[in-house]
Amino acid sequence: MQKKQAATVINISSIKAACKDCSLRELCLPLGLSEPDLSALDKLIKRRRALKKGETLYRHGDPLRALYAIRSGSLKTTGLIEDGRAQVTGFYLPGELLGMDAINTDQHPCNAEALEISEVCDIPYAALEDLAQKVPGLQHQLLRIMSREIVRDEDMLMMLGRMTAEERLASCLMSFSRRLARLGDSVVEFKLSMSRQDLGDYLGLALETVSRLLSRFQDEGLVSVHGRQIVLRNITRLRSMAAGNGREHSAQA
Amino acid sequence: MQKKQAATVINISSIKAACKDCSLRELCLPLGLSEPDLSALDKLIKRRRALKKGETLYRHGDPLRALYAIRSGSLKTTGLIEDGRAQVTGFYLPGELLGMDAINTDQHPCNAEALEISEVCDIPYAALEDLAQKVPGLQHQLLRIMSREIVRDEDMLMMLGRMTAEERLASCLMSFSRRLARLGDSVVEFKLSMSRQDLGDYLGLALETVSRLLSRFQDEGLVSVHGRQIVLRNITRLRSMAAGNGREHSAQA
DNA sequence: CGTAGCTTTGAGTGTTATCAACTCTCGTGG
DNA sequence: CCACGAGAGTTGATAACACTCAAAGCTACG
Repeated sequence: MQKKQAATVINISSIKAACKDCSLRELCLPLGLSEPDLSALDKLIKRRRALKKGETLYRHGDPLRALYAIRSGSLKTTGLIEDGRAQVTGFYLPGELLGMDAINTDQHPCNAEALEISEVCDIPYAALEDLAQKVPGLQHQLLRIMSREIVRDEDMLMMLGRMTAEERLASCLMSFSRRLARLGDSVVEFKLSMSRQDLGDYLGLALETVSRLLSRFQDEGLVSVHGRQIVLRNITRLRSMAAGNGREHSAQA
Repeated sequence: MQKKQAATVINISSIKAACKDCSLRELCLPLGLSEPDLSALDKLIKRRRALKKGETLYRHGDPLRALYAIRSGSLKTTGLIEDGRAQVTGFYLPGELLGMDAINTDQHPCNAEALEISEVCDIPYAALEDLAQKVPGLQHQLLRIMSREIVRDEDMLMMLGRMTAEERLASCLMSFSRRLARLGDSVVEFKLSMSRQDLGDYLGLALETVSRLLSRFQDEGLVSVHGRQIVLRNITRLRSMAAGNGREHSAQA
């Protein structure tokens, strides 16, 4: 992408943007930190790591070294059952934090894989905990982010346990819309970075069901679908479905 | 239950057992704390609260005042969808901590209800965060417990998203067995404190399905069921089913 | 000991999975 | 530039697992 000059052959993994200059500052760990605290945090974030599509950030069983803040791109975390069944436990977008489930046992209990070219900031965990001990704002923010992860998982439990397939998909689309909006992107049009298989593994559905539902949503005027490009056409009704009103059958008045 | 004497009319909610005398110390927040840190923690735990069966500890929307450590009994947390569908997001046993999902927004996102007569310790959250700021061991333990909650939710996601009904039930029974074992109770025989409806709402199944599965497990010699009294008869096979080997159909070799 | 709630069991249905074939897209190399 | 191939996505037919509705049996508590 960039013009290459002789002197620019540098290791991309050593590139480092300061948190204070990062556009995601207000979504990420630094939220609420004062200037000096921020640069203390900055000092321990070792590097920015670039990931190719399909590359893994960590695998099940890897020791916890760091938490990861997403700068760009997107990742999925996946849990596996012996016979090959997979459950995607989360999709992660820029500004979101990854790896907190490893704190409990100091081992990652799932795999994390980039869905597209992505960049993550490496936040060494031991150092983070030490700093959080000294900086009240950081401890607070870390606890809040972990709590948010619990809430997100619980929302997902509701989805998987008690929602129909169409409610799940609507819920998922609205979730992307909401989270992209925080990044300043369009709320109504976006490109999915994951396959139908990944969506199915996230929603607890077969990939064919996801595909069929997207087609049906399109027929009903709820969305436009061109491969992974999505346009939300009837957000009101999608929101209603996502809230659990998907059982009154789409009597599109 | 107790003989009542004139002088014993005391407010049960003011009874307070010190953490250091608590049999659950090694399972709970105090794990790893030194003597002085322990008594600091003790000081902020205001009271022990008694709950009757069906009584709620907090409701969706209530402001976060405290986290709750279970001393005895059991509770469930429930999320609701508009039309009455319920998802039980967790069952909580003695030594376990409740309410961490409220830290994110300072409001409880679900209801917590006692499944039987129970006692909980009230841990005021603001004070806990302050103390964790001063006591590294406490911060560490709090982060670990929150991480464990994330892991537990993720395990549940796998269960709801990718396991069959029988795998889910086996998984649930093994989970109770494991957690009761930590309390020193029998690993093989226990009494469920929740109804079939609650189990169904937890497992993402209809209550009739839970009932039928328990009957079938009994027919197959996996368990003995007398109402809510459960005896695990073939833990090996139950464990195997819980791990996801429930699809090779019980060819009881 | 009666009643209300919980549990079991049965019959029939439906949503979603599975299996299968076909199409589309996109990147690669001839 | 176009042909090719592989992976991704769509669509159809069929089947299974779990749900719903229904009724009877059980338990426990007042």
